[in-house]
Parts: sequence; C-alpha cells; structure tokens
Amino acid sequence: MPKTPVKRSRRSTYRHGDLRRALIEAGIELARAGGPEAVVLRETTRRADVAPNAAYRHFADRQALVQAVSEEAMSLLAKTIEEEVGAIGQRKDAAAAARARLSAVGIGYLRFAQAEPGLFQTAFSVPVDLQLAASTASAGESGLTPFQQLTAALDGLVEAKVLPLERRMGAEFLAWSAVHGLAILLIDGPLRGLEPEQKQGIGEMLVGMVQRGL
Amino acid sequence: MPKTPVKRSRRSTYRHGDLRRALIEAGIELARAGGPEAVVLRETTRRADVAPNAAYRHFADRQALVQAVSEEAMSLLAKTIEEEVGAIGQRKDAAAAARARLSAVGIGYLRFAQAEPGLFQTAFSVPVDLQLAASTASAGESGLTPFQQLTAALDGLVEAKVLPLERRMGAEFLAWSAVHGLAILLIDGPLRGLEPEQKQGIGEMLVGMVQRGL
DNA sequence: TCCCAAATGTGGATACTGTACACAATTACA
DNA sequence: TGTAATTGTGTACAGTATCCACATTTGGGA
Repeated sequence: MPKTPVKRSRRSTYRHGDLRRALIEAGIELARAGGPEAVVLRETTRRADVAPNAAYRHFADRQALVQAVSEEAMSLLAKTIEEEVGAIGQRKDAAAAARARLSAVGIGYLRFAQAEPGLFQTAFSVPVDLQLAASTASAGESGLTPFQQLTAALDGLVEAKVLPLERRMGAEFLAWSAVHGLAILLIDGPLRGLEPEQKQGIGEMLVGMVQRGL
Repeated sequence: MPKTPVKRSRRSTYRHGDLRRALIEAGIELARAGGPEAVVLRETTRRADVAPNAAYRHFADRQALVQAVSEEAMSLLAKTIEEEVGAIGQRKDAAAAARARLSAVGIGYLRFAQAEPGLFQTAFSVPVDLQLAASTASAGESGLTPFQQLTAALDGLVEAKVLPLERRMGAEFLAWSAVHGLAILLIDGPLRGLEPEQKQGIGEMLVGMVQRGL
C-alpha cells in the first residue's frame, strides 16, 4: 500500500498571504485553551498550514510570538473594561460617577480574568514595562490600554474631589495590585473553586476596599 | 585515542542515600535562578549525579517535583514572614500591636518576593488550594503557613477591636490579593525597575491602603 | 520587459526536553 | 539464606526550539 502523501498543504499558493496574522490568531486560540505555555511555535505553524521555520520570517523566536499574542490578549482585556465602563448608568453627582467608573475598571478586569483565564495569564506572561503598557497594540477601541483606563479613572476621582491630590501619586499601582492579585487568586489560587456569584461578590468587596483605602 | 569514559559517577554507592531530598535541593537552586520553568527534571538529576529516570522513583512526573520545590519555597516565605513579625518592637496598646503585626506579614511577604523572585514565583506556580495552604510542608518554624499567619494577624485585629467582626469574613483574601498583586508588579511588572527604597515605599503605601480599606 | 535582489517558505539536522519500558544492583525481611 | 521490594540504569521515542542551506515567489530598477 503506497503511503498517501496528502500531508502537503491545502494551501495552493506558495506565499501564505498574511502569515504573521495567522500565527497570532492560532496563538490566541492556543493561549485561550492553555495559557502561555500552550503557545507552541510548531503547533501555530501547523494550524497556519506552513512549515515550522516559516514562523522565523515573522518572529525572532517563540518568545516574540508569545509577546505578540500577549499584546493581542491585553487588547481584548482593554475591550472588556471598555464594555464595563460603557455600561455605567447615569449618576446624580460627579463624585458617584467617578467612583462608579473606577469600580467598572476593576470589575471589567476581574470579569475578563474569569471569562478568559488563559488569555489573561498570557497577557501578563511577558514582563510588562510602562512602555508596553502604553503600546497601541495593547489598546482597546478607545485607544487606551487597561493601564491607561485605570489612570484616567483615577484622574477622574481627583477631579471629582473624591481622591485628594496628595494621595494620587502611585495610586494606579495600589489599585492595580489589589485587582490583579485577586484575579490571580480567582484563576488558580485558593479561590478558584468558588461559584461565579461568590467570585463576583468578593470582587465587589475588593473594589470597595480599594475605594476606601486609596 | 581511547575515549576516557569518566562520565561515570563520582558517587561510589549504587544507592544515592537521599535522592528525593537531593532532587528538591537541586530544584530549589534552579528555581532560585530561573523560576519554575527552570526546574527541569533532567538537570536536577544531573546535579544529583544520577540518571534521569531515577527521579521517577521519587516523583510521579516533573510536575510532582515542581510541586515539592514549590512547597519548600512556600516554607521559606513563611520563615521570612516570621522574621519580620518577630522584629516588631513593643507597642503601647493592643490595637497598634495588632496593626503592626498585619503590616509585618505584608512587608515580609513583599521582602521575600523581592529577595527571591524565582522562589516566590515557583511557590505560586502550582495551583494553591486551601488544603495546600495549610500543609505543614509549606510552613515555617512556627508551624504556620503564610496564609495561616495572615489569618492569625487578622484574627488579632478583630480581637483588638480594630477590625469589626462583620468585616472579618473574606478579609484574608482581600489583604492577600493586594499584597500578592503588588509582589507580582514589583517582580516582573511595570514596577520592576524601581529602586529598592522606592519599592519599600510603595509596599508601605499598599499596606496602609489595606489597613484603611479592610 | 527582463533580471536580480529581497522576501518568504521548505527541508534537514541538532540538541534539548519528558517519560515509557525493560533490566540491573542493592537492600530488607520472612 | 533466599526472595521480593526498592532504587538506579540504558535505551528509546516523541515533541520542542532553532540553525543553516536551499527553493520559490515577488517587486523594483535597468
């Protein structure tokens, strides 16, 4: 029985067209299912129907691919936060509105972490510096990255005189720490077994703590 | 030139003696230098001067080895926290003492994360459940795990009437979230470039936020 | 229009990794 | 003392990243 050499590609053209994009898409799917570890170079090329080495024409190495996937995931996080912020209803006074906005940023962050744990972990699997935290590749529809949305919300609190100016410095890192830490405990820490409503509840408690403590 | 087959072990006995321990020790060194990813089964066996497969007599697979290393690292974290708590001076009133104790737990946690980032990451690289958070393998000299030390500090706050009882429930997760999140931002997040004094400063700010916000 | 250089994809090879299976040396105990 | 359990070894396989040489296609100047 002659072995059928059907392995050769379904692709008809020698050139792929947009391999870089295809690799990132495949990487997103792998990350969604298995986190950053699952973003395996050879598997992404298999899914893009291309030889493993073709990836090296678009990424220096596996880490560079993971970084690109990470930025994409960060952008999805940004969009979830935007959704949450956009869903805020009207508030009587500016102070309540500013508070609601900060809460929405935190709740959106936590919601994404629970809905897409693999992508969330991948987004933060590559060391983030402030440069990257401002990169447009990590931004949502509004053009703001998650970090920038948090910064804007805190500026709003100052403007609404909820947060005294002398407490503003470093506030983004305090708020970020709390929410990020909870996200991790919810995903693969001791809180991962909780029911969704319980997770929601503790998320709201945490946001309350931040509002009081800042 | 006859190849010198000196590759054979420096070990004289066929049995190692305490291979399990040796593998964990080697794993700790690898984790210290490179985090959980660096805990590679074959390298640990090389360092223990033993064939790769020997590890399987003591651990079901690589993950089991990493888990053991993780518990060891958690125990080192517990000891650092104990040190910090032990260094608290006398306080006039019970309320101040209870507050100081909670702060010390947080500061010790952050100190360990900065002093031993690889071990810290390894300690949390394996999904923690409350079972594990109470395991003696993860405890320090006092027999308490980091989580248990936090719990005890919060109980102390209630007893000293600093924390109202109705805020006690879930408080460990709120405090833990904040401190853990900051630890991560300091290690490989956007704050990793800060000077040690700045890191110390933001750590104290965060602990203050938690004390106010709980 | 032709041709060459740049861009992109392929094939083959190397050096790692984890881990399964059969076997060997040692120890413990009945 | 002999036999079974324990512990370590050797070989093998599949999967991974990545290097180098080569092939194909495309785009831009002559």
